[in-house]
Amino acid sequence: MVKMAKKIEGGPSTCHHHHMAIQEINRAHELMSQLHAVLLQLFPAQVGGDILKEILTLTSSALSELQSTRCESSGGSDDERRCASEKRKSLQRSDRPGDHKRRRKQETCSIVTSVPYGDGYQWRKYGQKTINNAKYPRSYYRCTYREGQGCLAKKTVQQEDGCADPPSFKVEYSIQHTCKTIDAVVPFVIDSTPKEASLHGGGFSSEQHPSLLSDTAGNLIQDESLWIYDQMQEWPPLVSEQLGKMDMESSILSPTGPWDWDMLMGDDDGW
DNA sequence: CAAATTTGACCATC
DNA sequence: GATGGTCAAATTTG
Repeated sequence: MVKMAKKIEGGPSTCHHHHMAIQEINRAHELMSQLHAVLLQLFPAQVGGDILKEILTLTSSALSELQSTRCESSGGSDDERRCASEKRKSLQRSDRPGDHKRRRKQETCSIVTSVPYGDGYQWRKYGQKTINNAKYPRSYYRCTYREGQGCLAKKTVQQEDGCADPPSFKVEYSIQHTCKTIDAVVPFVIDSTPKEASLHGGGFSSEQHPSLLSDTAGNLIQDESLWIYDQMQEWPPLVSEQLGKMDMESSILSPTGPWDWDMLMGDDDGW
């Protein structure tokens, strides 16, 4: 996998390939995490768990590798460029006198994912807005532990206009978590219909299902046949126990999934 | 009944 | 004035 990542460097339209590789590996990582969780549920003795763990480690390495080798011509992927641009804007604005404290633009970083839920934190929705020229509204979430632990982490989730099959969501994080509570959230959906129990890694129907709801963690659920085990207490006891014992290095429990926050925010100026 | 979500109002910025 | 982010009362959910 790492070899593949290195091979992608260089050549024509390198950046495009680079970006595509990151997206695809990230997707593979997501799916692998889901598979890992399902295996744990079916085989608590962790049959094949080590193999999957190794694969997850390798995909993480590949992602790290790709992230560290940015495109020279254009300065990285779209997301990276967006982050850099937003950082610049943020810095410019922060110098201006008279900026209202509450409104000062925070450093943000956005990712596009088909799985906007399951980033490992507990979120509480505090607003929703229809955005100009956007088909879908933007939802605003802040950390559940804002009061208890003073964690000011926030995120917004908005389904992208373009591809509805599968839908992609732009998740924009602002302010890093300071809370210490990380609940194990496994980003997968189980089809409860007995005939074809299947996994959906965020692959919803072609149109956003009318019964798609958002739950307490900012997760999307379907109220009939699809369920997301989004909170520990909703897991079958056995699985909860297994998850509690799981290697925390496994990105399945990583706050930002396979994306490391530092990677997302870049490494030049810290917070 | 407590906690979470919804939604219209409010406010800052552009 | 338009737009986007947040507040907070009302409502829903577990």
